[in-house]
Amino acid sequence: MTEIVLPAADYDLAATLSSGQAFRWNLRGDGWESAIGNQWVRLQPGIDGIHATTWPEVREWDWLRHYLQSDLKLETVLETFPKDPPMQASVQACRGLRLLRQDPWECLASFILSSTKQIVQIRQICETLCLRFGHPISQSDGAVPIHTFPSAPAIAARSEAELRDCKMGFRAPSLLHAARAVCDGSLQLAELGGLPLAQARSELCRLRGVGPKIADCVLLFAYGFPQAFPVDVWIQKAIQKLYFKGRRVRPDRMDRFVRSHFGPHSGYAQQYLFHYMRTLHPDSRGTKSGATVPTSDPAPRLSHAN
DNA sequence: TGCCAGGGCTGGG
DNA sequence: CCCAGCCATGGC
Repeated sequence: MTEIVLPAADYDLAATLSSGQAFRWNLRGDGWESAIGNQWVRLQPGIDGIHATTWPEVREWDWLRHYLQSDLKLETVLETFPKDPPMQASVQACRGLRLLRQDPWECLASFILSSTKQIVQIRQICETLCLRFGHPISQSDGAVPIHTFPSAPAIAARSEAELRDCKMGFRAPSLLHAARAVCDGSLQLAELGGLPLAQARSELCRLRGVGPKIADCVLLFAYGFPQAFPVDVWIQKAIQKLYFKGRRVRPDRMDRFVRSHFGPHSGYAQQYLFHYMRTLHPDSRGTKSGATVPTSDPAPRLSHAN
């Protein structure tokens, strides 16, 4: 076991680890536990920063700083957000929410499994997958065994039936296909980060079961493309409600709007909106009423093209 | 119970 | 371009 304190101001660990970008963090007592790569990790919020414990022992901590992005000055991101009522309310409610920098394969696999699933269910599927096809990490005195996330080769070696048996349903062939693509080199995850956003996106979209939404989740949560902007049903409804007076917005126009409105860190803004709406209205999906959410009143004018 | 979930694909206007 | 139907599964 090794322990360290990572200096981190403006870091809301609970919001970050439970905001639907990673699915394997569990709250135990006053700390969060999971596996990062082959390391068992426990994180606790503290006055002086994030208290981290890992097993087995490690000598350096760059991998964890990178995962948590704890050196990022949050203010430099927040100050680029549009100064409209919805974003101000989101920042006021969620300040300290961060974007992680996850392993690309785990992130890709997890979000392939995410389609039309609730977050609790995605967590369940991932847990089963890790339990069956990952390998256990035995923290020295731990009561609860944590398993690594199965590698692409480990998944590729399984049958579709074995994957379906993890309750992932029609997503099983997509996961298998992605694992094979990574193994045979037809998808080079290590190269995506060096590509322009649009090109990286189209690389991911070549996979079956991966469209623009899932691709952007991976590009944002694993590669840190600042303008990857996943539009799921929550964001769709939130933006319609907050910026378009509740009127339907078609995909094409939605795309133009988010690209032009949210600035150079639109992906971060997206996560703030997502978490704000989801924590504020945990069960009022799509209902038109209630909602004391500040809106940006005049529907945004997009007079000039592009 | 029926509706819906951090979607995407296919086949039809 | 748009839309409806479909794909499994389980929470609420």
